Amino acid sequence: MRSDRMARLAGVTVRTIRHYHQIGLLPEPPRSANGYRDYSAADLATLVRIHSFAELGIPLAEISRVLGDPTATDDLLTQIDEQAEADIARLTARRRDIAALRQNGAAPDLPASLARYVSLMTTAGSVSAEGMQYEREQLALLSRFVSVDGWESIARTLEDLRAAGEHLDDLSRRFLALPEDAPEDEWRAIAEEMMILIAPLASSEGFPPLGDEAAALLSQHQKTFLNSAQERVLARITELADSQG
Amino acid sequence: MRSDRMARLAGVTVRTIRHYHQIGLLPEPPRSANGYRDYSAADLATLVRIHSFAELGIPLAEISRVLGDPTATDDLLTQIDEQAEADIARLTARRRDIAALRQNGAAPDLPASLARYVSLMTTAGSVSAEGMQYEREQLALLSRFVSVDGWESIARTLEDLRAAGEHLDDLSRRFLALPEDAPEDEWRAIAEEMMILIAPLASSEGFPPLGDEAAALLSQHQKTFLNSAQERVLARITELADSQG
DNA sequence: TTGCTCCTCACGTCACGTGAGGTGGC
DNA sequence: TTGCTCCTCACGTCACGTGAGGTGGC
Repeated sequence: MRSDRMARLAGVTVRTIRHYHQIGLLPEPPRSANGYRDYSAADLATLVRIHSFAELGIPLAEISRVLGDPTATDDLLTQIDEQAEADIARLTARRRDIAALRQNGAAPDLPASLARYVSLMTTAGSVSAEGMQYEREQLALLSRFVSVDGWESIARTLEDLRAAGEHLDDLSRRFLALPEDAPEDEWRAIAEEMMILIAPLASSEGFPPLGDEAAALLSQHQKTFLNSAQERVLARITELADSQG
Repeated sequence: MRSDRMARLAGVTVRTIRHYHQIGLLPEPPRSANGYRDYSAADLATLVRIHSFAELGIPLAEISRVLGDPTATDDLLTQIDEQAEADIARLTARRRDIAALRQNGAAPDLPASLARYVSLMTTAGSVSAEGMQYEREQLALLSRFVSVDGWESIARTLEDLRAAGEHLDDLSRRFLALPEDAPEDEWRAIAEEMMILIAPLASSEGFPPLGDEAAALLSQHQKTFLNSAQERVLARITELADSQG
């Protein structure tokens, strides 16, 4: 019989058959006068057996070996089963992550395990594109430096502050929108209002301390995004914190 | 910072970073005097975000687009979720098949859905290597031509015959071991004993009829494996069946 | 003469892993 | 001088899919 009938009967494509010829898995059959391959029923049987092995996930490179002794597949099957188990676990976690991201309306550029906290830590309302980019990158860095427990305690504190009527988002927006040439009394006011919010955070037991490496990187990152007025705000906060410390 | 620190902080390999450079996903950072790449904290943040996207299964080719707008991933996530669901189903079926094969001690060159029947349809006891190969290939062909229901009814009939004390395996072994030059009374005897077993099978309602194509292929396959004495047995059975039909 | 089927290269897939071979800093 | 770290090619992975370009049978 010719290629396409053989392929149809075995449930594979013609290209698959030729691939098996190329790698020496299925022997080349004789050719008829016009050069077409002429397969026998035994060839079909071999192809069907190869296909069964392949469907189970046995690598083609192993199949030539086990065609002769199909019972010698125990180790292979164990390995494939373990791999399948691991893949299923990974894919299941992925589906869980996607569901968590959707439920929290979070974007997938942060680990889904933190999806619950992202909206709490993002400034609500109109923020410039650069401001949003800045917050995203800060959160991305924090996601590598702060444990899930740490996020939990930060989020709790922020929720408490919001419940206490603090105007967090308003303050953030004012900070992010602070122009380079803002007058001194404007940026000073922002620094002091921020300090009032940060003080209880910094003294809280649950607040996660950052390692030196993380702190340095976050600070370096801030400097690339913030203008001189915003940097002065942060410097002023450090000053105030040191004098209170 | 240099490549390996960046890789460590982001949880990827150095090669991964360079791959992202190659495909233009992560911009090349400036080089320090010795030619080493010198990354900023912003680069790290971008890499972390890329890694989060990639972990979710978003193709690298799409990530450059969604880095700017991470919320525009809904269609992608839907697609990935569906793919994950399908993959999980496939892998789960694979694990089920492996378990079924093991429980029935069946070899994986036949579909696992038929694992229960294979031992019933294989000749027990000592059979030559060629005989076993022949049976394997016949079963492989049958697996494509007979539905699961068909296998079920064949298996039931064979079980009934065995329960009735028929010496199926003994007869099969004698047939498979029949030498080319077997005397007439020997192969005639085998043909008649087989006919006694086949008669009720052929008349049974549940016995699956093979299409012309399937029957022709199975018969062609038999001829490539059987010697002249064995072929005479089959021819004699056809004769007897026709005269009874 | 026109489709249709078969054929043989040979590149593309996807996200990197893995050497090969070379160079700068302690 | 000897490791160690960084660098740039460039091939390999896995099982085919997908054209490109050509030929024989109705």
